[in-house]
Amino acid sequence: MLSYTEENYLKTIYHLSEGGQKSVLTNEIAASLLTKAATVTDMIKKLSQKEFITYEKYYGVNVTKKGKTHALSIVRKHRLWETFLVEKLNFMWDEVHDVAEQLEHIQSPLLIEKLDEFLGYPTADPHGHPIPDKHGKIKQEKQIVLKDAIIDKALTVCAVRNGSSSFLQYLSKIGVSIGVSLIVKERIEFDGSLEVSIQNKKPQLISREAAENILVKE
Amino acid sequence: MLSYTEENYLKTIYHLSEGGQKSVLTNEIAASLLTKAATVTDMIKKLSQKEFITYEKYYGVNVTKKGKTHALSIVRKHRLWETFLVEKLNFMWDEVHDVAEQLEHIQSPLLIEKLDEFLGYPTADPHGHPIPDKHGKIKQEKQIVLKDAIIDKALTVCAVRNGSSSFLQYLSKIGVSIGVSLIVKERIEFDGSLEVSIQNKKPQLISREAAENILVKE
DNA sequence: ATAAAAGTTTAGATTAATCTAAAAAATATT
DNA sequence: AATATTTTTTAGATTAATCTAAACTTTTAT
Repeated sequence: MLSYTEENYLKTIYHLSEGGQKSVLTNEIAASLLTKAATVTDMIKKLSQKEFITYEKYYGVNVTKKGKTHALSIVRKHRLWETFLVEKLNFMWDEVHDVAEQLEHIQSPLLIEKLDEFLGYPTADPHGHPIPDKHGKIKQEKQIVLKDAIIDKALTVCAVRNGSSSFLQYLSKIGVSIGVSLIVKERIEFDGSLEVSIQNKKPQLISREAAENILVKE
Repeated sequence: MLSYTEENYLKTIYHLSEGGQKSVLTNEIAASLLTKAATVTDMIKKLSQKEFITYEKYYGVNVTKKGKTHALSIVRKHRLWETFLVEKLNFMWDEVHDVAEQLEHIQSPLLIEKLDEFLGYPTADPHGHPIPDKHGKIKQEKQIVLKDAIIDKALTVCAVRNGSSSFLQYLSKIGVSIGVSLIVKERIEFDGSLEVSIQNKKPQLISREAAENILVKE
């Protein structure tokens, strides 16, 4: 059984290790959790002692099979709760993160089973992130970063990379949400911004920064 | 802001102080929380320092106005979550307590507002206990302990005093749940057990012990 | 009314999570 | 390659929550 704090460390390490296969460094974890490197060193000793991660002094951390399983169950809970908050309680998609951070630590397998059923076994949360099933399996569809999308091709928004309120509110303002159709009309060489038609309306400019945080499928 | 642990102490002290107007004693709190008197002493010093309770050495504890307000908000959360679990997620009424003990500590006034709305502003939880409104107001109907009920009078079950699984499962078995109609047909002097007709069916015996834990209204 | 019993508090430790400052190791620079 | 810089770890403290054992109050019983 992991404490609330240990779960937060494990989840953070798991997210930092996603994608890349390099070890996760002490300072990256400290930065993510807004804590100090010394604290992180203590915690990773504890987590490696419990075999959720492996740890080589000065070289960083890797998540074990056991650790990944546990991390995925936390991610599953987080995303199911976010879905509940938006679909059932009418939260805005930028209001759910902090509450889900708390709810993800509730210990009750039965609760999660029943919540999943109540929500109709969703496969993605309100930000388009995949929800692992109860065995930890993720149904991942091929996603393209909007920045790299081909010109004049019909696209559908399937996820956002950044869950910050300011970004999500900006997206809402320009009419971008999960499932919306986009067509990139032009790429501005100078600053990497894009002219994009949203739901077939007249094209508008989206900055490179924003386009790096929007994921689409064909 | 109270910690998870402080909230549990405050809630327990509040419940122990309900009904009686006597001070709550250290050992009662320790027994309720399955902890030691020395630990309780430390904690009540902290809570009285924060003015949620008043405390006179060796004579026990009383909940302040501020403490009552906070305790009621925890009780409100607990009972709203229990209602959610039973009404929306199809939990059995004997399965909800432990999960609600965790959920009651989630910090988000918006969440509770929205949950309350989603549930249709319920005034009682699945065990018949009143749910304080957002101002801490409790809609209390006059309740009678079944043991003391008048013979041959039509009654409706409105609450149970004891939330243990074993008791709730027993009640389910004999067909007693909130809202069910009862008529006490006879009181056995010897052991205080009652002959009760449940939903107008043929009377059956209910022990004094059980009858002390069932609340009814006329 | 005094002694015994029961209940409560204090003192001193322990564990988890955190911090700062100093030491050690790895990486980058000249 | 030697030195400087950055990163990480270790050492030593601190706070919250808990415990046991000893000391102190209050209550009960003789």
